[in-house]
Amino acid sequence: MSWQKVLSDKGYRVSGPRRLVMELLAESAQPMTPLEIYQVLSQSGRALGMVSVYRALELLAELGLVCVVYNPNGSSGYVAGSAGHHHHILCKRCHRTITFAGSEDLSDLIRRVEAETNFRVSDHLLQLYGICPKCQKISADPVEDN
Amino acid sequence: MSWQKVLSDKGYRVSGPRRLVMELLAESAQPMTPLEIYQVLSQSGRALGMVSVYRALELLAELGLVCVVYNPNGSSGYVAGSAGHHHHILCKRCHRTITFAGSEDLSDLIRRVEAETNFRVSDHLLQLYGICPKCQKISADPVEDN
DNA sequence: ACCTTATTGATAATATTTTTCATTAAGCTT
DNA sequence: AAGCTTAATGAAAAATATTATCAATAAGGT
Repeated sequence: MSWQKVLSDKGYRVSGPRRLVMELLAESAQPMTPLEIYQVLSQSGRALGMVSVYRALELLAELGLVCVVYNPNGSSGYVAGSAGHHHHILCKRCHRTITFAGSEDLSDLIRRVEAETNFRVSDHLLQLYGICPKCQKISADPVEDN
Repeated sequence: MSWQKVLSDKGYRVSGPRRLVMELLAESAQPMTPLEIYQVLSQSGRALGMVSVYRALELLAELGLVCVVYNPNGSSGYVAGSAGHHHHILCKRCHRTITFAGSEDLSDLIRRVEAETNFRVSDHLLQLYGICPKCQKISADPVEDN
């Protein structure tokens, strides 16, 4: 289902700022912060308010159309979200982020932890960090911003 | 190894603010934000500057003595960190957070994702969310702040 | 008890996020 | 296609959060 349809089915309008933010994130290989999104869009002529970026992200995240991802250093950013249960893997060097399908791989772990802790687990956050194929080729530049 | 020893072995001093922050987090069942830490400590007479809280957290996190955990809603906080590879499980109702040992449970998943994506995975972020034993008993209060 | 210097804390400077509210435009209804 | 209704925007201000500066303090060695 298209993101436009998700919005309108929920009674939200497909407005200019929402479209700009959504399309920019869909094109971007890297997670972006609200400020980065604002700057890129502003500079490319598409004027919109910083506030709208925040509001668009908030709504799109709530609807699952974008996701927050966390960098190992603690900073975070937004990426366009695909449907269904999935997780993200981030390149520590270039920050390229892609999605991988969630699976049952965690169920053993979750069962174990439930038994150990008596928590009842309903949800989880999983992200992998590593080096993407492109950066593996570009041998060893010391880009220390992981 | 005690956190005091970790600090001094690295050439850092075991100062008042660092002790206060570390001990508070060690006692707390819930993750705390810098502001919360500052407020609790200030109100209990132990005066220290907000700035020192930030600096202490930054250093303690760098040394692995405290960890950042993420709430499902996007907010984050600090918890005292145990040694070794571990993850956290958070109660969505009361925010109680405990640690569970990391294991090899993810290795199959990681291998699969490496094969699928050609990333080389070196690290990961994993947190579980659920309901803690205490909150399971307190049947169903609708505390909608997950 | 003294010295050296890492660390603190008050203040100021930045940066980030949220609120407010008059104006604009999305999308339904003719 | 023009008009209407109201969700959504954007500019500005307010509120929060974080970082930088630097003189004063205190941790830990001698």
